[in-house]
Amino acid sequence: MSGAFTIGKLAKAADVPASTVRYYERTGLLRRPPRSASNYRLYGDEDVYRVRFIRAAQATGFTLDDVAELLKRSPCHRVQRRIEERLKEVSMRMKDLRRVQRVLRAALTTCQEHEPTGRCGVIDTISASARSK
Amino acid sequence: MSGAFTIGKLAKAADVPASTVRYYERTGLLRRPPRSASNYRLYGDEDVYRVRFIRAAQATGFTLDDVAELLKRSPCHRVQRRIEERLKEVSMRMKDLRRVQRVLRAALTTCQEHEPTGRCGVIDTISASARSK
DNA sequence: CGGGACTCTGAACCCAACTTCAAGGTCTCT
DNA sequence: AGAGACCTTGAAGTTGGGTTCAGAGTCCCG
Repeated sequence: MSGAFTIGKLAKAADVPASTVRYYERTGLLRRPPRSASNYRLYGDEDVYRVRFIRAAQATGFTLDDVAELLKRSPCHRVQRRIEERLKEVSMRMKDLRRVQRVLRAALTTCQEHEPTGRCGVIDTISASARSK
Repeated sequence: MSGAFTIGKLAKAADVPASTVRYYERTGLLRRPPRSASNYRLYGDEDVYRVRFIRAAQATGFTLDDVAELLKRSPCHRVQRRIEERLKEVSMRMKDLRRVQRVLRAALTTCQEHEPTGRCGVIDTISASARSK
């Protein structure tokens, strides 16, 4: 794809709703594109890449504010710092999730053991996890 | 601790703001406690446990709606199903995070390699991750 | 030339889970 | 008795990342 296309095409190419594209423009994440004679926004390929980058960065856990900073093409060392921060957050979050997994598996076991008694022991298992956080 | 205490004490004991306790009451997660002569809420130990359970379950990724269902002491098999769902979500989320970790590490490497050139290659690395999701 | 699909705008709305506010009443300490 | 910390209420505000709406204009296909 090349040349100029309208918002719907961009939206489809980048796999986001058109409303989101307008939203990105409102918040300064996307440039205000040139307009056709009838005032339709006209985009080019680089806009597709940019929207895709935004989504990819988001999927990597950056907020839109972070993305804005990355897109400013900040000095490499600043970008690097942001990435390192994110890596730290990611490993913290993974640690959390492993803990959660432990708690849930324990709860499931309790649940199965108590099944014959009819009284679910899960609430106690999860409560108990509050302290051993 | 035992006997009746006011909302501030409950809040401190369960380590949440008092406003949150009121909020939980509003949304039916907490019973409406008896009141003192001056219309202060009066709580007991079981309320502390309940609030702690709510927080622990939340920390385990359940929404307040989920918590409400767990607290209804639903039949064990229903609770079990909820837990299994959460476990599935947790492992999906961990998978995501591992992918994110790979992308970020790659980005960091790119960043370091490009450092001498002054031109940050990170944006391309992250963009490239959009397709290999 | 008609009708369905597309686009435009600003403003309002959505979600969860809270927090804050205003304007008052109460309790405790000195 | 006065000050400061606590409690009460309903309503409104917050956050991030959008979506929806109403009313109007435009474009493409047969």
